[in-house]
Amino acid sequence: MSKKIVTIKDVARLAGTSLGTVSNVINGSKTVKSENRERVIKAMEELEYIPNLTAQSLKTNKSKLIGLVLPTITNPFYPALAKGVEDMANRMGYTIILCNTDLDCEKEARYVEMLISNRAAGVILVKSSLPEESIEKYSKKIKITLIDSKPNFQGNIDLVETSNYEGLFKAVEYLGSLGHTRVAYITGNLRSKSDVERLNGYLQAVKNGKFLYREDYIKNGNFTIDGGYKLGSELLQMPEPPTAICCSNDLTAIGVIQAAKALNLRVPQDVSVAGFDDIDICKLVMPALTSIHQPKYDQGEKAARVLIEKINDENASIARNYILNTELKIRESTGICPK
Amino acid sequence: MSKKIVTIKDVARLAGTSLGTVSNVINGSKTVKSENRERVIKAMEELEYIPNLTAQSLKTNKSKLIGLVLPTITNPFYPALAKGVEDMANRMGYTIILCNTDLDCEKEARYVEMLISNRAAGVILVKSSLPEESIEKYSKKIKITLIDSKPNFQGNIDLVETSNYEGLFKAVEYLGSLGHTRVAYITGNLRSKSDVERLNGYLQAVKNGKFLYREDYIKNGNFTIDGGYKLGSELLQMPEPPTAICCSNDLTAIGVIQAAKALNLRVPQDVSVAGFDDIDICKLVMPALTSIHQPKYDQGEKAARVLIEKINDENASIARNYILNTELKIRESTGICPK
DNA sequence: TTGAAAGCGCTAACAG
DNA sequence: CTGTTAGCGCTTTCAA
Repeated sequence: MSKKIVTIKDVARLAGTSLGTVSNVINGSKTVKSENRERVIKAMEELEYIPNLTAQSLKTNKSKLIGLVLPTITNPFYPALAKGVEDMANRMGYTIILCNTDLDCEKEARYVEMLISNRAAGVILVKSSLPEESIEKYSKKIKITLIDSKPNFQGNIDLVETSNYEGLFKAVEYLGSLGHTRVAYITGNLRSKSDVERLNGYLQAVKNGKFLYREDYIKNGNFTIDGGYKLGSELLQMPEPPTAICCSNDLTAIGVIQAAKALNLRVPQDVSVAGFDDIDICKLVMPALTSIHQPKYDQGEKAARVLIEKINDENASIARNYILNTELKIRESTGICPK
Repeated sequence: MSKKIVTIKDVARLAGTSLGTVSNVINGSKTVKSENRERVIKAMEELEYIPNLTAQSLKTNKSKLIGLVLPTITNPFYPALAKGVEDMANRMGYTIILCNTDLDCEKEARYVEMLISNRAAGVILVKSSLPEESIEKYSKKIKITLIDSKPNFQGNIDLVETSNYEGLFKAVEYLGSLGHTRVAYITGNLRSKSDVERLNGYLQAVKNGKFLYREDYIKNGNFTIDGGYKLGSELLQMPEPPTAICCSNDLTAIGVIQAAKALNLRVPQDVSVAGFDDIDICKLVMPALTSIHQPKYDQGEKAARVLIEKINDENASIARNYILNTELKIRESTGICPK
């Protein structure tokens, strides 16, 4: 199959120089006499030389690979994030290894170890389900940046997140401004920091304002359409149903809208529904979904930049938190409170 | 930062054996006395040894990395495909490097060279925009599997595709069975084989059956919602507009539906619309979109399996074509021909 | 069954 | 400014 592999040695021979000189040309390091540089470059082209990063990496113990570990790329939230990571990494000379954990903790651990094995320079963990100790442990072997961590995560690790609390707070306030007082909330996965903060944003807004606070207006969902459908049905069939339902993500909200339709309720005339994330689908469903926009692409870009800067800066040690802003996108699924 | 790196040497020292023995334990090769095996394993655990695949790869000139090169992961068609690739690769012991080309031919070339540089074992090119010669050239250095190639691609390279021709043929026939005779078609990108075949399927069906064939019922789109909106508007405002519009993908179809709405036409009462791909969004838009289902996940799985089998089988040389079936999913956007 | 040793392709001293 | 050389961590002969 693959024919003779061209190495730096072949290039040196053809160019009539030593290995060292070729290496220097490749790395741009040292000053090489321009005449020699030319000849080396010519030789490389002639031989179609492709450097062996594997050898380079073995020697330098560095690489230009970074891992991106996320729950599953088929969740419509992640492609934009992944693209942000990839674009920034690419711009900074890095390539990404994509790993779907399916929220399986052991699979995630295996992936991180594989990344260490491959001497990846760093890894971005999105909604990691690894125990805190594991993350600490791995961080000794590979640079880590987290996107959305666990509630109360204390590790000394860079973290990129969004203003989840404010996002939900603003959404509830907006519903209040439309006259709603009975606003329900469906959570997603309270083992993630972002979801806890969304819930806190809801609670704070409801308790602060002139809303009716009822425990049974809060349901525990699972970030899926089916979950939204089921819990939406329950909420809407209560004796005193809410007039507005906030959801922890857009898929849940879509499920709620479907439930409302199934119950012959109109959105937003009979009930208002709001989502979170602002995935592309929001604009395409009917009615178009009011949602709290998360800068998914930006998050990916930011995480990649933070990680690579850490990789390049040997003596950076203190970890930082970066919080990106959310923004309420008002569309057709929310309206004036009925009656 | 990263503390002392544990190598096979450290393990050997602790276990009181030689390097070779440790290596043999790791690879499961040779027969190692079980007593020594135990001690090596114990030492590896104690030291938290993580193998250096970089060194392994340098030595063996093999790796467990495969590249996945696709237009852009943010196109809703690709995440499912990528997941299929990843799952199968993972099952077979491989990891994937994700590369978005943004349909930029040079970027694609750079990525493929990077993959060769990293000694990836193989690469899956999805809708490659590389010239045929380049693909041939690269295939000397790295195993390649194509998903959806160029029209008339002749290279001796494994190819995974779907029955695009039959897909569109069946869709048009179905519209015929609903009484439609004026069926339009909007293409996507005729530089890809799949798109050409879809068009051919349309042409054949129209010319075969009792349809009205008109050149101006065929528009050249670009696989986007905006493109669909624009061309849909044009078609629907013709003096003799079509009563049904087939689209080369779902996004285009969604654009057409939006155009119909903007013109106060009802779908499907006034005009039927069908898409291609059957992305998740189809079920969520209103009306739910009739579409030709492509087995995206299966395509990814298949391509990964074919590639890895080629990697493992040294003397496999003849290339094969694998064609996966499409299936018409009838939903709400198509109906009886008006009047 | 094991140990010793060569070397994969490259970088980074170091001496010239 | 250039050539020589010693490894990076691992696999894989080859002897023992």
